[in-house]
Amino acid sequence: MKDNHISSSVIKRLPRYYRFLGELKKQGVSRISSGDLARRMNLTASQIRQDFNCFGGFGQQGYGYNIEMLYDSIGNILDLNSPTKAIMLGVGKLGVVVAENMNFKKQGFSLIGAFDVDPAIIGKSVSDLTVRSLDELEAFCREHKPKAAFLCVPSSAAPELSEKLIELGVTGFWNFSHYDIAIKHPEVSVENVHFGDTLMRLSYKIKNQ
Amino acid sequence: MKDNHISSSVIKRLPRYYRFLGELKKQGVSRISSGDLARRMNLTASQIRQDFNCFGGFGQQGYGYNIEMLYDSIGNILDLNSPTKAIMLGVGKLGVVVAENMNFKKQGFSLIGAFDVDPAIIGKSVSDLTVRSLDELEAFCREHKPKAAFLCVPSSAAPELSEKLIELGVTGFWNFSHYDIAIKHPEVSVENVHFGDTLMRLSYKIKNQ
DNA sequence: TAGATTGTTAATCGATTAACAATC
DNA sequence: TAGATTGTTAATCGATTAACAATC
Repeated sequence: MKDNHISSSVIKRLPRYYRFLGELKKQGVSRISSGDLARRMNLTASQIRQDFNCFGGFGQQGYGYNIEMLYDSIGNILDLNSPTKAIMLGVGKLGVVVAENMNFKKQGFSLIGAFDVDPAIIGKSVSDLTVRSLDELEAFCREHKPKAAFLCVPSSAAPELSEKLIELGVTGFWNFSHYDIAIKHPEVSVENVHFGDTLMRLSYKIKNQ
Repeated sequence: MKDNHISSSVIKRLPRYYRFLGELKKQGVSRISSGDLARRMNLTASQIRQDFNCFGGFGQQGYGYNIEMLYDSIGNILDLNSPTKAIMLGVGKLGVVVAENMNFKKQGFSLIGAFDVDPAIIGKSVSDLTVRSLDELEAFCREHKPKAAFLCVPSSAAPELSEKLIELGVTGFWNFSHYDIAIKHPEVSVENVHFGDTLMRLSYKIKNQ
C-alpha cells in the first residue's frame, strides 16, 4: 500500500468505492472484476483499474479483485481505523441531527466533546455527551487535544471560532457554515458541506437536462 | 448570456461565485477585477476570466466586472428566479432540519408538499406544510406536478420510491440517501448529499496533510 | 494619453480512456 | 492449455494557467 501521492481525483472517488465494496462484502460476494464493478458503478473498467493500482496491486490477472482485501485497503488509505478525536461546535438542530445520525466510528472519528454558547442548550445531552459551554473550550482542548472540529455554527461565528480552534491545535474542519476557512488558513484541512450549493446545481441541471 | 454548453467544472464553481458576489453586493461594492476576486476566493485571475466568459462578456477592459450584473447573470444561469416545484419525502429529524433551515426560494425551489409513512409524523406541520401520508403521493403529483424531490428517506426505501417518483414526472433529485439513483436512471438529474463521504475525505486529508 | 484589465489564444498540465502484452 | 482479466503504457481529451493584444 504505497500512498505516495494519490491524485485528489482518485481520493474523491474512494468513499464511493468503499460504500459499494462494503455492500458487496455484506452480500457475501468475495471477488469482482473491474468490468463488473464498472457496470455497477457507472464507471469505465479502465478507470477502476487505474484507480486501484494507485495503492498496490490487489488484482489478480484472469481473476479480478478480492473484495475484502480491497475494502480493507481503502479503509486504511482513508485512515478509518484509527479514530481522530473530534469536537462539535454549535449544537443547534443541525448539530444534533448530524451528531446522532452519523456513525463517526465507521468514518474514522470519535466525537469527544460538544460545545455551544446558548444556555438553553448547554447541559443537554447529545449522542452520549453533555453539551459544554464554549468557555470550557480552551481547557478542554489543552487536555484532550482534538484534531478535528465539526463546525455547525452560524457563519457569523465561524471566523473567530475557527481562528481559536486552529490556535488550540485543530487541523481539520468539517464545515457546515459558509465561512471559507481555507482562504486564511491553507495549511488546515477543510471539508465543506454546503447544502445550498448542491441545491443550486440541481436547479441548473433540472433546467438544462 | 449564451448558455450553449458550459462545462461541468464551471457549473460546479458557480454557486461559490454566487455566494461571494452576493456578499460583496451586500457590502455595497459595485465593481471588482478578476485579480481582486481571485485573491479573495483563492483562485487564479485567469480561471475567473475564463469562467465568466462562458456566459457573455460582462467585464469591461481597464475596469473590471459589474458585481450586480454578474450576480444576476449567474442567478439566471442557475435558474434561481423561476422556482421549481419540489416535494420532500421522509420528514424525520433530518428532513425537518433541512426543510426549516434552507431558504428554498433563494435557491430556485418552492417546497409544495411533504410526505412520510410514519403515522406519528403524518399531520405534523413543517415549514408551513402539513405532512401527508405517502398514500396521497400519486394524487398529489398528478395534481401539482412537482419536478423535484428531496429524498430524506432511509436507503432501503429509496429504490422503490425513486422509481415511483420518476413515473410521476419527477426529473430531479436532491438525494440524502445512499441509494444511487443515477445508475438505473441516467436521464434524471441527481445531486447527492453524502455526509459520510465528506467525513471520510476529511479523515484522509488530516492524515496526509 | 497612459494605465488597467479584459477577452482570447496558445501552452501546459492532469485526468480519462483505449489498447495490449503479461500472467493468473 | 485456453480464457479471462489485470497492470501499464500510449493516446486522447479536457481543464487550468500563461501570455498578450484589444480596448475601456
